[in-house]
Amino acid sequence: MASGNDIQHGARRQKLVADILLVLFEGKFAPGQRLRLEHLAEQFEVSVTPVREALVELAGIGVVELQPNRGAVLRSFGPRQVEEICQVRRILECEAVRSVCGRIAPFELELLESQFAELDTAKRNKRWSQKTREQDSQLHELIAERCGSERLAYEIGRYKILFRTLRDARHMRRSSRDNYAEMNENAEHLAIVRAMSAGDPEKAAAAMAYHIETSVQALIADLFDPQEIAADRRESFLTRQAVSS
Amino acid sequence: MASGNDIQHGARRQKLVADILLVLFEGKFAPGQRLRLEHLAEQFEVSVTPVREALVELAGIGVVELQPNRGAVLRSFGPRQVEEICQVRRILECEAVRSVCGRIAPFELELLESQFAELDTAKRNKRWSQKTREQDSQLHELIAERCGSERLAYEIGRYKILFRTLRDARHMRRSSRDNYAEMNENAEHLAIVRAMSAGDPEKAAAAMAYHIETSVQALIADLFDPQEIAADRRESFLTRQAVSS
DNA sequence: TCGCCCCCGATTGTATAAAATTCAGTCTGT
DNA sequence: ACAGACTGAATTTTATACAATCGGGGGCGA
Repeated sequence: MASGNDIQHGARRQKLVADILLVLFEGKFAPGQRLRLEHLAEQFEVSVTPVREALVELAGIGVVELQPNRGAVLRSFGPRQVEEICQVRRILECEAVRSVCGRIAPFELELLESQFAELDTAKRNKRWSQKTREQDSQLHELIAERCGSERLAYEIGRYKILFRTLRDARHMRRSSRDNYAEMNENAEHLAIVRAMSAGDPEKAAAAMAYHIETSVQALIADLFDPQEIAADRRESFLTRQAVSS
Repeated sequence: MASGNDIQHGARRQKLVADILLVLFEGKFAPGQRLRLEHLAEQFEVSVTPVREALVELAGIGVVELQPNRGAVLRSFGPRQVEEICQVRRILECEAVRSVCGRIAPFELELLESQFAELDTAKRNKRWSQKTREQDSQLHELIAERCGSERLAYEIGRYKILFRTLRDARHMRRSSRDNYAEMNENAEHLAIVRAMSAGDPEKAAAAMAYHIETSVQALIADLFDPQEIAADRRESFLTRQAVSS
């Protein structure tokens, strides 16, 4: 209680979840490490009750494992896990974009299309980068909201916090040079919107899948060291390999 | 504290989640109703601490909504919601069965195939029904475990509790006649296994999709009254309809 | 009738204690 | 020396009491 609590009453748990998640994704804890309640409570200057609830929520999104009477242990986190997160996101959003075809008014689609087309040919600077990110969020949220399935939208939203935090952790890492050559995201968005306009669910899903898969590798490359990635890939080769070679 | 606590220390929250979920799925609470902490604590004979955590977990699986400073309110639950749950399950498990092709040893597949084939032509009685359910669980779990993605397996497992509880609620409703003519589940299982044997991911996914979609309608028919279903369908027509008719 | 304010109930967070469980180290009997 | 039981500290889990805060509803006045 030293400094004034700047956060709202009733939002402690959510803030804790975000804070702990960021710390975890920055790699400050080792996989398999136990997260002690009082330790976390002290570190984030709250009592243990909201910490426990935050851990329950973190266990719900599969970041920690809650072992009965033994507390929370951190699940492993590496390139492989980021890939898996993106895999689930791809599955969910592809289905959403399939469902959303025919559910968005043509004039909205035209508006989106012109926005993305304009941004695709605009000059690439910091402002462009920010604008691109904003429109990316808007497109994904629109698709989730209008897909017709409340639960599917919920599940997509559940992954948003994972994604946001990954993006934040990424920015911490590569605060250095912003090479806007990163990718032509807007062209990918455009492909999605045009497929929706054409009312072609499979084409839209394919465009969405491509869009998400493309971003994964860049994300991993920024988040981890090359040696980490190589080590992970070796491990993947051993554990993920098919039995019938 | 009247009777001795028969449940283990450290498993209160999980039991609470299951218990509350069952009560909710039995329709004993109205959608939008607030779930008061002390009320639940008294009803299930525990203190409020584990109840709070259970509500966080229930919010994590999208059954209740946690409104800041206002507590938990029950989300709506009807045929539509059951369909959406099954939709997500289908998405997840179809992807899993796609990935699992080529990851299961041929001898295991042969064993499964013979088991399902045998069960498909066996006499249908109570024993048959139980055996069929067991093998259903085994098949789905095998696919989730071996799909190569720890997170995908986790998400599938997360939906298992929803499914189990739905099945339990179903049994409460139609404790009357067991008409084993319900369906030829084993034939559907057989189709999945054979597609895996053939190493055809898309065929396997299609078989899985068919298997899950088939079970949905029977589940809904048993869980709700015809008038409820009709009312829900009317509502769906209004809210889910595409904009471009 | 409409808007404002205050009060009440409920949730949220804090603090503390007791009970249960894990785990590591020690002790004992053979 | 070693296997197995025992002990005790550390930690989680549950219970309980209490302060702080938020939201809604009722009363009050214009």
